[in-house]
Amino acid sequence: MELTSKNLADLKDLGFDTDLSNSVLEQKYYEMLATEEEFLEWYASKESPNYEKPSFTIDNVIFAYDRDSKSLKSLFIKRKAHPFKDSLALTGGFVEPQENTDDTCMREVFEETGLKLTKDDIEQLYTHSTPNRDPRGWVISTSYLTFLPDLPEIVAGDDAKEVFWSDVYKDSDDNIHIIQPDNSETIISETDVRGVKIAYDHAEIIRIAFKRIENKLFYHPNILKILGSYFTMQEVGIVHSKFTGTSLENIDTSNLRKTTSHLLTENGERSVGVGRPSKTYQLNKFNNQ
Amino acid sequence: MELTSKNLADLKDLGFDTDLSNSVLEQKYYEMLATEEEFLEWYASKESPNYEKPSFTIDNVIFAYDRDSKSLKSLFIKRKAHPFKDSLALTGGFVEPQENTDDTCMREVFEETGLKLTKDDIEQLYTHSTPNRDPRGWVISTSYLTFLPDLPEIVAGDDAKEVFWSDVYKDSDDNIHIIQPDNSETIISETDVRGVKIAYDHAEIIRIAFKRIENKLFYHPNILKILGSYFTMQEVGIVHSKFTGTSLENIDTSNLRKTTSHLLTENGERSVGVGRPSKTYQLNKFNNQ
DNA sequence: CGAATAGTGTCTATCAGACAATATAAT
DNA sequence: ATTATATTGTCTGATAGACACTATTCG
Repeated sequence: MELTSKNLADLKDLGFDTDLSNSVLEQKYYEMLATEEEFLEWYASKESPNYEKPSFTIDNVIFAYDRDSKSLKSLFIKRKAHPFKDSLALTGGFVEPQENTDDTCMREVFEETGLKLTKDDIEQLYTHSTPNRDPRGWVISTSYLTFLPDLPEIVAGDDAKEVFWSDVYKDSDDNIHIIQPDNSETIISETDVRGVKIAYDHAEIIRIAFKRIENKLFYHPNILKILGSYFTMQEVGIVHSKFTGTSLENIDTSNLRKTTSHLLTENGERSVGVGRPSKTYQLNKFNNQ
Repeated sequence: MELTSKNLADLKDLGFDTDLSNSVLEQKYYEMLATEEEFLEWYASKESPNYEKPSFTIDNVIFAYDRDSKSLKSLFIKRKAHPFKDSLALTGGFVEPQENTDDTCMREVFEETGLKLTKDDIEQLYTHSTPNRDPRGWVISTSYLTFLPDLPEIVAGDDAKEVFWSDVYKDSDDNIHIIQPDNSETIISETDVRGVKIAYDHAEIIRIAFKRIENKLFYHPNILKILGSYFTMQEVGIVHSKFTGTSLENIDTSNLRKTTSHLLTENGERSVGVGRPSKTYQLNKFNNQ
């Protein structure tokens, strides 16, 4: 657009030398004298300089509980294509325009498992931006924790990946174990990763996930969502043991009841087999974050 | 490249119909039969499809402590250009390629204040990706908490913004107050923002920042870094009062000493004026995150 | 010495952890 | 009845919070 002499005078009042190039003066006019609507219209119309931008993805640490085997499960893929061919990886995907990362997380879970989640079932974990974390280029990723209230069957994905539930737990030496359906194992320690390789920085993400969940066990134990709407105190203990590395025998259910009672509400009982039936509980609502 | 007949046979073994287009077969060859090095070389050579990508920035909630006025300070800019002309905003900037967000955060602090920080002085807060959080387009931002051990003078920035320290605190009704040097005020409550307008979603970021710091006061009180290497128990109390909304008179220094002693180490004493001199403390090292 | 400020000590109610006792159900 | 499992109760040591007391410095 052509600046009027009044525009130029106004710009001079603001301290801009009218010797400046036309494009600079035009920018200043729209930034500082025009209305916000006019500015945005002008901004959209000009071709924007092409700064390099990152690809943006989410990585999802999905937890579920298998009542039959009393085990904690996490969803993994085995990569069948480069990069990181034959490595274990977390599920995830690209964030699309007009979508926030929460939406991306829930969409990806739906695509893998067919489950429609709410924001209460997911939790942002961390944003990973180490250069070269993806050998293909600049990719920044926000990781998520997802708590599924069941152990769903997985909807078959495309042929470049194989999706499956793996057993996961922390042992008493703070090593995180991941055991795939074929019994091959990965062990993540403080310093290294042994066994089946893990793609990208996903071992680090898993480590952060375990730490975060452990920190929130007595505070905002969203992890208990994996136990569904009716769970027993024993099951709470099992989940605790998976994240603290304490063996189940060393967890005193009597004390656990005292320390978690303010987070739970009794809602029935369930006969577990031999012995006195368990009371069941549900997780209280609390403000997330 | 031209696939050899051996390549085609190998692809057929993997279950790919050799009727597929040449480009698909080439991709499958590099993804699944070539080495990872060959794959990456091929990947870099082909022109990548131009998915839309977001701009990626960091927003920085910078805290400092002013010993003279015993007040908590936070760094703000007043925007002099659209969008959000005349609104208050957090400092921040674009993440550059070959830089992780921690580096961006520290670089931006250096540019504003001349201070070179370490990773111990900063903490990732949250990643904000609501569509249209920036009216100019798709911008995702990771927010940071930064704890400055002094109240530095601000290095003059460019003319589109004015940078200054503002008083900040939470009151007993959980409203966050931001008081600019000209005494104009912004009040962020659970439900709305009153007073001087705040740009983008920065009010939300500030709210999350206060909540996070309050949650970590008795656990990982990185916020105490703003008190430097020698601080008194009174000063710990002042910082607590700013984030909990408890008035200073209602904080029992005797009890505060008990509840924070495991986080601090005594390192000297300081005469504060009339009265018995204060012991001074420093913050213990602990594993971040 | 008195006022101001800061540190130390004491009492109590609460609670986490260890462990013992009781309740319920299957065989 | 015996065994397995779960819940309830008791004892104790630790500690957060309320409050009183002692210590140090200034004028």
